[in-house]
Amino acid sequence: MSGDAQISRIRPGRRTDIRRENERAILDAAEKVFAEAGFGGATMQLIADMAGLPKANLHYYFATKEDLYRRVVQQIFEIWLDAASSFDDAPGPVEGIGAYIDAKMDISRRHPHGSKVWASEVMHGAPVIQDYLETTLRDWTEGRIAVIQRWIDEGKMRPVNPRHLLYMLWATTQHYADFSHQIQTLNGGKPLTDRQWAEAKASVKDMVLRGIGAI
Amino acid sequence: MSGDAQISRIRPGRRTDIRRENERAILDAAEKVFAEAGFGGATMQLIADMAGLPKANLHYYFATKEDLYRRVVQQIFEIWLDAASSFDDAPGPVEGIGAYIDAKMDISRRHPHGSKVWASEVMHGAPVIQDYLETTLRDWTEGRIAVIQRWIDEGKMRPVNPRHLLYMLWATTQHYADFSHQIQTLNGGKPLTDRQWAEAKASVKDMVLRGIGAI
DNA sequence: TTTCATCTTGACCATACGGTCAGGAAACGA
DNA sequence: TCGTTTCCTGACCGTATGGTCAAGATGAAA
Repeated sequence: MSGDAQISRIRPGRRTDIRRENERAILDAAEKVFAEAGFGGATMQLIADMAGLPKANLHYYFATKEDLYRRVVQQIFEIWLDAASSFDDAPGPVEGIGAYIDAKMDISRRHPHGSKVWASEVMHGAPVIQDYLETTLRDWTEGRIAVIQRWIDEGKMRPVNPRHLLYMLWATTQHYADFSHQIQTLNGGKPLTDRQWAEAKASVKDMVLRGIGAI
Repeated sequence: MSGDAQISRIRPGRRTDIRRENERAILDAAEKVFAEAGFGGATMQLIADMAGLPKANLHYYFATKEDLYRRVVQQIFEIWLDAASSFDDAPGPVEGIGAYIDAKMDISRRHPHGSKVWASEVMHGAPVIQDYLETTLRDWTEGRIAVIQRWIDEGKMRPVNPRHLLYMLWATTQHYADFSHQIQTLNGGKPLTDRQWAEAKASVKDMVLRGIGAI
């Protein structure tokens, strides 16, 4: 666990805000702790300390550790899906896939913890979000495959396998979040700068879009 | 945890073999349990059951859970490094990177558990193998960047950023191991067939090698 | 056969963890 | 001001886990 202090948290007076703010603080702390320690390694005490609340208070807002974890994972899943809109209403792969890579790379930078929790959940067999994989994600995937196939049919890109293209997009963009520690180590121990993030985005877009013959 | 039975284990009579076989059975079981449950979620009892040995016997061969985990991670790291040889002695990117993708994809298929343990270790900040990242992996990376740069200088591929190319190779190939559960779900719940694995390898090689202008 | 090192294992222990609860404090509406 | 709901929290509990240990079984060397 890193040595940084607890999540910033304000203490509003209004009743409804109390609940909202405390749940927010707990979810933020939980996301970070679950990402850094895994579900099994995370403890309610650690999350409580980072949220700046006594442990018993967590159980007032979230019945069990599993409930809290489920909420964290669902939250991440929705962020993933929001990035999907980049695909829609795009005239071709350069705009659609280019925007999707931009969006996913931004998420990797802004929500690295969430991405790790998602990766960990899937690696452990998706015990909590298996139904999401089988419904929402599958539908989303089929829809995008159809879009990509249409672009191929229209001659806007080479006839690559759309499914493996999607896997490459997910893998490459999420790698910058999930393996951020390794990347930072190979970057002299320093986090990527704004310029380096821009370079990463440009490199990924360049290699992918050329790889599929869109440019 | 999946419901499959314990790791196959033979019971040799010879003294030296006893140690070797038991360590092998324990390491195999540990790799699987650590991959499926994470370090914190794994229990020595679970590993012992899967190895077909009493828990106390694990502690005879491996002093602590950390020791056992460290051995598992080191084992995986060496497998990664062996695949590096694909890069060496290649006349150009088509052969070198093509062979590297082949090797990494084969590892993803044959050692999915190891890949997951590695991913989990890095995601949690590499508490056990940080020194490997800073020495062996960094050196290896710098060496391959130099090779790629040479290929670029010789006009054998486009001038892409070699570092981000390596990240894309790692991300894409390891995705098929780390996210195998998600891939299987999106494949109708069935593991990829031989034919599908071949298709995956071909797709990755095609997109990457075209992306870097090697073909 | 005897001796010795290696291997095996059930029983046990201290600790840490998720979760509970009762009693009090604070906010809100009337 | 008063009553009610919501929020807060220290103290506590049962369980599961990593690890220990001492006594016994087994194989190899003499």
